[in-house]
Amino acid sequence: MDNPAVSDRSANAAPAVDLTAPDSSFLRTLVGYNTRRATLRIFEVFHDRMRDFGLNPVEFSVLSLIGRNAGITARQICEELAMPPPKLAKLLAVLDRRALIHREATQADRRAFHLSLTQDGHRLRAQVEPIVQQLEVEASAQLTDRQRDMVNSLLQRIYR
Amino acid sequence: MDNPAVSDRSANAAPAVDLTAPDSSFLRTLVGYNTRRATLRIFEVFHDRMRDFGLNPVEFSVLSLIGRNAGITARQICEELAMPPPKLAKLLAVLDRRALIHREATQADRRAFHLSLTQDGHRLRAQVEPIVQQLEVEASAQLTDRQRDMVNSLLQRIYR
DNA sequence: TATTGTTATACTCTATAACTATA
DNA sequence: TATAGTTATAGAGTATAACAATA
Repeated sequence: MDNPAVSDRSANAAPAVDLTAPDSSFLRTLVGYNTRRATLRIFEVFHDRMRDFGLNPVEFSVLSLIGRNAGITARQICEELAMPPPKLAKLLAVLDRRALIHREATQADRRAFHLSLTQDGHRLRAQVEPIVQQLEVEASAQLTDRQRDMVNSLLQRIYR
Repeated sequence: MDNPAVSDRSANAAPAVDLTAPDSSFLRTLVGYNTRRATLRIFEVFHDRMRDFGLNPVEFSVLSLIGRNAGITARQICEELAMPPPKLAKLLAVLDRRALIHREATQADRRAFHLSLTQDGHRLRAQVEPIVQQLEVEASAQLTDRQRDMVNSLLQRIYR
């Protein structure tokens, strides 16, 4: 009751136009609501900074994952990123058309292939990873490094 | 080097098929990656439990927000939920067609209208809010209540 | 001239099923 | 019979611009 906004509100019971912000406190108790809102905000910055590189968040993830796991297979990527195979197939086709990845037949299983980055792929990855790290820190500037670590490890408990 | 998995790996330098999980440690340092993965997981459960009620997460948010803020206008919802007006217009049309919301002309501004829930709307909201709360807790069962609160307040610093 | 809300349109993203080729 | 990967298709979600009505 000490909140001046609340006092003003009750002193002026029926304003013609409600200028007070609506109460979203219930929604804010929901983890899914907060993760969604935070994702939207971060991806907004991501799209802005990545425009020149033509990578969306998922493409970036796959590029980075292949770069750090040379020889990985499509199936491994799908499992690690919880991505349906058809979605990855299209995405790999895009990266392939841009000559960022290379597919090498496996001797053990002729259905599968090992994925790695081309020189262009490595160059692009080396260029964008620091930018993404930077943009992430900026987008979550209200968090200390420790708090960011905390959020990350807590969220990981939800999806695995 | 004490990790047995790592030792096995280096003792067997070129396995025909790589059974070890790929290294996604870099991606996991990115807040956007973790919020996205957590959202996907929670929404998966959401869709499953809400199937019978025919509400997606955004529709649920709007239903709940109107229910707790009778008389709210479309513009207020868009601002509070960072939602573009055309998206809300379509969504309100859906809720209207299901007779869950009611629009009342405002005397102050004949362009705008006050939104509230119908009896059916209130009934549905009373029914689904506890289910969503429950499903949220289940989906984040690896978190204590304090940790869930912590995640929520930390994430809110990102999007506002 | 700016604002509230709607309509129209196109585009991206995603999920599903059906397919091939191998195992 | 099951698995790796692809293709095809449709559906959901989202962004943009243009619009009408009112301020």
